[in-house]
Amino acid sequence: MDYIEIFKALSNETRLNILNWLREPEKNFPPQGESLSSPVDLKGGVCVSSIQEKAGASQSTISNYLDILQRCGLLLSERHGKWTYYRRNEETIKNLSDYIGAKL
Amino acid sequence: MDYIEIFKALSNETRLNILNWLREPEKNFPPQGESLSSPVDLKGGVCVSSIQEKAGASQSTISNYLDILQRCGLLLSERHGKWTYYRRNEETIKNLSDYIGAKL
DNA sequence: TTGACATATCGAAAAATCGTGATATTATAA
DNA sequence: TTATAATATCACGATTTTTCGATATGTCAA
Repeated sequence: MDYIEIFKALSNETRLNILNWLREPEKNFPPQGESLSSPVDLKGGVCVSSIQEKAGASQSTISNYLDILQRCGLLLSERHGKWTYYRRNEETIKNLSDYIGAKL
Repeated sequence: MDYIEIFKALSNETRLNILNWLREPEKNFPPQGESLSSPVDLKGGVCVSSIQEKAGASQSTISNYLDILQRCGLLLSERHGKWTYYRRNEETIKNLSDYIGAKL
């Protein structure tokens, strides 16, 4: 658990937003377009393009952000077909909360 | 409460160490030199030079670090004579802990 | 197999951060 | 008032981060 890397990952407004949005995926990523099927799937995971659209940054930037959040353990990712679904890693977040409450 | 600035401040090992050391000032900054008087004073505040010596970075670096930690609210400072005493701002730290536990 | 789509990676320019030594400021003591 | 000590600020080069467009990779459907 590399807290420095975690704090670096949290030092960016868009990345903080992504973490917050993923607390309630169905609310923050509602169905869109013709099909009206929800982009939320696989234990609350959301695909990159949905997050990109909401965040309003470029595709490569968001892909990079999600990678940063995943490498430090704040997000989990799972690829299914063309899509990579990202969701929160509550275990790390709980651990971080405990660290700040007790040891920071 | 600017969480981005707080996380930036926490994204550095030495600054994290300083925050940790200041949890127990008497333990981490014991009396030294001839006089054997404690450098800890004023509600657990510790002066810059004591922190600098323990951290092992340059004076300007540590002064800058303490300023960063103070500007985002993690530390409080009080000048008395030649010395500036820094101590933890438990209010901000508690607030941060609550934020991470409930809203992150 | 080819075309189209979703995502990842690459390369680069701009901006921010890091850490330092030099210098300025402030306060005390002689 | 002057020397000295503690701290703050400045200027700088080095490194890292940011963000992007371009391109590569992987996957499915026709």
